[in-house]
Amino acid sequence: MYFRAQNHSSFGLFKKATTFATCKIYIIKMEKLIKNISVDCVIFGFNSKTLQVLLTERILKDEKTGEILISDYTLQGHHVLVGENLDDAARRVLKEKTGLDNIYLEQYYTFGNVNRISNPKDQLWVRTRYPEISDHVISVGYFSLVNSALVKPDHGHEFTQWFPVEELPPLAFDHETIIQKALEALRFKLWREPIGFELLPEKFTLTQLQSLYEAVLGIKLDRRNFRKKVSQMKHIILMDDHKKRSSPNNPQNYFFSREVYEKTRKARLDFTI
Amino acid sequence: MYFRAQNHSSFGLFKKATTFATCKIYIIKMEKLIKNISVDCVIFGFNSKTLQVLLTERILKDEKTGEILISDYTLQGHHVLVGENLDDAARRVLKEKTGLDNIYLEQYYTFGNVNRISNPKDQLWVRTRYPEISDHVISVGYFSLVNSALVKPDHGHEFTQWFPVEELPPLAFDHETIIQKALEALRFKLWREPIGFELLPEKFTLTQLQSLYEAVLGIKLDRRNFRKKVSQMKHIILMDDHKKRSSPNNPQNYFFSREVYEKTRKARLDFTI
DNA sequence: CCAAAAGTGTTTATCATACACCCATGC
DNA sequence: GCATGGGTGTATGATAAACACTTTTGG
Repeated sequence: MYFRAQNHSSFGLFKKATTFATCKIYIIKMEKLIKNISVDCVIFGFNSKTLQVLLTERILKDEKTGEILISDYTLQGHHVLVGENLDDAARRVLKEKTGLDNIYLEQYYTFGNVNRISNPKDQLWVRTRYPEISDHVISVGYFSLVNSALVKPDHGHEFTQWFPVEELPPLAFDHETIIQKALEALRFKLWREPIGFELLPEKFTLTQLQSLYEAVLGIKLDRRNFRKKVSQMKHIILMDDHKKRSSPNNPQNYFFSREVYEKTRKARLDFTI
Repeated sequence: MYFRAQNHSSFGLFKKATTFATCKIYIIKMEKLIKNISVDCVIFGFNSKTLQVLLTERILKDEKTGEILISDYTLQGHHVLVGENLDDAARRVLKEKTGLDNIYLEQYYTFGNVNRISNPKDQLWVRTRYPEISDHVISVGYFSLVNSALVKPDHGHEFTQWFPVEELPPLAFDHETIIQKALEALRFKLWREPIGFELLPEKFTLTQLQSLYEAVLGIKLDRRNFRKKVSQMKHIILMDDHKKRSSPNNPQNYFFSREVYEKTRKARLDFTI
């Protein structure tokens, strides 16, 4: 159902190209991209309080007057390259925008309405920056979960930052829809599968874990019940940190074992008819 | 999360075209299709015993010798038309292949590997029948659930029939993968949401309903426990058929009310950490 | 008369839910 | 010394799981 975003791309040309100067990369991309298919990555992070999304500023000024024509934000996305697998395109975007390999990445929906880039601002942007792009672009949505401490928001040339999912700035194209749908997909999955760990450091405390579930699922949980539940899950394992005793500044650390999870998961037949 | 496949397409040109002669439709399609984007519909049906998929035969003979070069099956699919929304393309395919409007349809995954049509047989087929098609076709997968009694398998010109999902014939392209993934998506969803009714007639018996869950989810259920569970679900409603008494040949009919479901669904916080 | 399907209740075990107090630390 | 966050147990109610016999009908 999901895969790790490792950069073992089958697209040799691009890999080689990255060893050249930056302008060279740019030219290669422009020549080789598929005009009507793109990927958009909704990159989720968690700052111990709220769920966040990584967004990049989009600014367009009038060349003569300097008037600001567009000022909003976009997701991390790019057109698929000729000869590139869809998943590799998503991995490539992630690697470029966050510098990270091997992070949780999952395709969740494809956006293919005819009018998704027909807004006047978006038309202006596309015609100015990407004149060779098709009018009808299909975009394949991926969401990825990262430990946001690992992402330096200023990685690229563009101005990129985290926004709480509850307080999104104005967004380009249909990116608001894309984010909402990603959020639904993330929530739906988090109810059934242990993917929350992807948003946390390897070592985490139960308080962190509980906050994560509360923030992402939008629910309130009782601390004792949560901890009781965790203690039954064999795949959430107490680290032996050789600490004497837990205290507010010295809480106990846990880690998640997917191997144990796969082996011990129960099949309780609790379904909705 | 899903939508009904009604044919309120925003693609005026095609709608008008269907009123012309068949050859005309063909020409319009060939001229106006997007060469690298298609939709594939995995149409599931249920015959009171097994879950089935609707497949169409693909045959290619050598023009001179008559030798059979290809003989296998494909899903119902087609390229997206210029100016057509993705969802409308899926609805169009469904309408063409089953004659049905207003059936359950859900997009579940997009298949974009470079090599998905690179098998020699598939290359031969594509070059013979659709020479103008791109080498790298992205296909958006939809699954739909129909009451299979409503589908006359010979609807189109092609030879189309139902196959049990456990006994699939040889399949074209990556259609086996596409079906497996559709099955996963269907199962995953059936655990959490009441979509099984879409595979049954409006009136159904509890035995039919239970068989459906057993067949699709691949589990065995206790009849008494199942019926107890159903009796707690207010959205599964006994029909007042004015029958005296239920018996083996005269079982009681039920129907499903989505309205009641939406109003009475419980939010039990039962999640996996 | 018998095979095949419809219908029905009780007990047990598991799990979600609700709820309150003590402790260690940094400020 | 106090505010903050970490840690802990018990009682109740809901529901999943296990389990067997009777009835009706068509062949």
